[in-house]
Formats: sequence, C-alpha cells, structure tokens
Amino acid sequence: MDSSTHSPIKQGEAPDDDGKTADRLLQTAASLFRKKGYGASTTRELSDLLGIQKASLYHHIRSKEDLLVAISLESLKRIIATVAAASSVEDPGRRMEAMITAHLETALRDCDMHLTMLVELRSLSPEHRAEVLRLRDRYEALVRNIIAEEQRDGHIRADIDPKYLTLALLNLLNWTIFWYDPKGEHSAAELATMLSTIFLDGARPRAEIG
Amino acid sequence: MDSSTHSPIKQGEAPDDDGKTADRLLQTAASLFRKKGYGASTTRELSDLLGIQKASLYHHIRSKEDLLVAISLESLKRIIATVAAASSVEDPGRRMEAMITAHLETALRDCDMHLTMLVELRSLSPEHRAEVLRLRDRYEALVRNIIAEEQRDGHIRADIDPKYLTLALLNLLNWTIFWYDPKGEHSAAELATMLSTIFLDGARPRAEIG
DNA sequence: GTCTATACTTCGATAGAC
DNA sequence: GTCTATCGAAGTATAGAC
Repeated sequence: MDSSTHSPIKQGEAPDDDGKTADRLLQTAASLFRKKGYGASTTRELSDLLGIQKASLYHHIRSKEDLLVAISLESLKRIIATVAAASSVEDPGRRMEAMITAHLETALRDCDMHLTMLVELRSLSPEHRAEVLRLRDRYEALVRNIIAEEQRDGHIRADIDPKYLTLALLNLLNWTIFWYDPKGEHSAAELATMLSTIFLDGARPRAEIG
Repeated sequence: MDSSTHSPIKQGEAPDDDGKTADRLLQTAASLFRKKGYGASTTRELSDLLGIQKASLYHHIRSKEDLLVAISLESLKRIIATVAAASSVEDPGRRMEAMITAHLETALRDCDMHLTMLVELRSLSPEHRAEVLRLRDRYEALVRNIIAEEQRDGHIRADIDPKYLTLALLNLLNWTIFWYDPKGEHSAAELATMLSTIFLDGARPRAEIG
C-alpha cells in the first residue's frame, strides 16, 4: 500500500485508522445487524457492545451507513478471492465441488457479514447500493463463467441456460446461512460435499435415471 | 373452511374488521416492509401509501408488530394449504414436481408477504417469533414427510438424510424470491419446471453419471 | 372510520474538553 | 481516541372531536 504514514510498531494498513479496531468494529456491527436488522440496530447498542460511548464511534466511522457499506464490500471481496482461487484447481472433474466448498466455507465463516450483505442491500442509499451491486454482479459473473466453461468441457449439462444454473446454485448455497449451526452435526466442508452431490447428481436415485 | 359467519355481500371473515380493508393493509405493509425492511419502515409511510392519516392506522391494528405477525402467519397458512393440496397428486412420479410448482407459484404470488415472513423473523418479540416458528416448522415437516415417503417409494435417493434433502430443496426454492422478476422471461411455473429438473436430475450431464 | 393535535421516547450525529 | 453533554429530527402510539 502507498500509505504515507509511517507505522512505528502497530497501526496498520488503513490510512487513518487502526486495522484491528476497524476489523472489530466491522465484526461487531455485522453481528448486531444480523441479529436485529440494520434499521432496528442503534449506534447506542453498537457502542455498548464495543464498550465505548456512542460519540466515540464517530472517530472511526462517518455514519451508520458507512458501516453497512464496509461490511458488504468486505464480505464480497473475500468470497470473490477464495472462490476465484478455488476455480483454478487442477483436477477438472472436481472444479465445481472445490468452488462450492470455497463459497460455503467463506460464507459460513463470515456469516454475519455475508448475510448482512445479502439481506440489507435494500437499506443502502442508491449510490451505495449500486456500488455493492457492481461487486455482487462481478461475483455472479465469476461463478457463471466457471459453469459455462464446465458446460463446454462436458462436465455440466448444456441443455439449461448457464444463467439459471448459476442462479440455482447460488440459491442452494446462499440460503444455508439462514439455518446453519456451527455447533451442529456437520462442518461447512461436509455440508458442501452434500450440497455438491445434490447439485451435480440430483435427488433422484441413479437407477431411475435414463 | 368452516367459517361459521355468513357473508351477505361484502364484509368478510374477520371477527372485528372488514376483510377487504384488512387485506389491503396487509399487502401494502408487506410491500413496504420488503422494500425498506421492517425496522426502517415507518407508520407514517404506511399511512401515506394507504391515503389515510397516521393515527387512523390504529383503528385497524394495535401495533406495528401486529402487522408483521399477521403477514407472517398468513403467508405460511397459504403455502401450507397449496403445497398440502399438491402433495395428494395422483401420478406418484410427478409428486415432487407438483409440490415444487405449488411452492414456487404461491411464494412468488405472495412474494412481499413471503419474503417478509422469511427475513423479518428476527424483528418479532420472542413470543411472536415462537408462534411464527411453530407454523414454519409445520411447513418444513410437511415437505420433509413427503420427501421421506418418496424415498420409501424409491422416487428419491435414500442415501441422504431426508432432513438435508428438505433443507436443500427449501434453499433452492426460497432464495428465488430475491431475484425473481414477474415481468421477466419465465413464468413461475416455467421456473418451477427448471428447478425441479435441477433438483431431481442434477446439473451433471446424464452421460457422465454411472 | 377518519381526522387534528400531541405526549413521550429514542434516534443519528455534533461540539468541545481531556 | 475517548469522554460528557446536547441538538434537532423522527419514531410509535394515544386522546378526543367529528
């Protein structure tokens, strides 16, 4: 980074703020927004959770909406990075499964931020909404391009528009955040394997197919 | 239904209110809640949409949360009724597809109410949340029982826990409300056929299976 | 069943000391 | 970077006339 400030010991990458504090703020806000909804969450509750006064928040952020924008962009950047990395897996037969696992592990690890990004798009101003949507469209295009390639390579059926295969896959993955319990009987990776199987092979017994 | 009230001309089924007005209130509120989120929706906006004064709302409802409860319960009652009806379809090979179509057509017709019910559960008081959850669990059990029956009859693969097949199917169907456009290129029924195919047969080409 | 008027609370954000 | 104190606006809901 081209930060013009010199960092003696800690004090991180952001131009005018400490990285660790900023991250804690984002995580705490995302957890609150997920639990109560953005509109019903107050700056008072957030400052209480952080153990500081309400006014002290405004040293770190300019407005409540700034938090929502930062949460949305950060969660999208993370999932784009991990899924893009997974899509370059060597074994072509396992590309889809690797991608599904990458998506699910990232989305469930950052579940508060990710669900907030998905659900609270409507709470953003038109300008901020457009900015988040741009990144969201980029992620969707990434997934769609992989699916289209897999169709050309014969690993995904070609009789369904890749646009709808992508939407169906994202349906299958996104809603999981609503009910997944990290302390439940399955890890994110196990869940990913199960959902991969259902998406790729379907719910019908093989014997009945064809 | 076993409504004991006889309806002369209008004035519907509710004990202490006009059916048409109540329905319009519910629809308008659901549309507003979907667009802005429950917490960010104000009684002022709602009364403006209805063309009445803010105070006049309280002749029809006791509180803002009452509206959310009524919306959630109503949308669940409707989808339970239509999916239960579809599950008694004659042709056993088409039961799943009939159920998926019934779910999708109902959820997309009542999309404002249905999405509000799904997303704003967190905005309810503990008592009201429990009440909505009871009905939601009943719907999930209905779907799971059908899937389990289809497994016994050999129409659905039995090597995956019906609990997770149900969650996967509801993932696939529920998220559709977020992106479905009624003026788009496909009807709800066409979308249902496509999602049925993906759920039952999977995304892999048949040639590659087995 | 709708109105005007208002009570009471809480909100996001700012000012300025330390 | 955190504090105390406060501003001005907006929130839900109620009172009581018509």
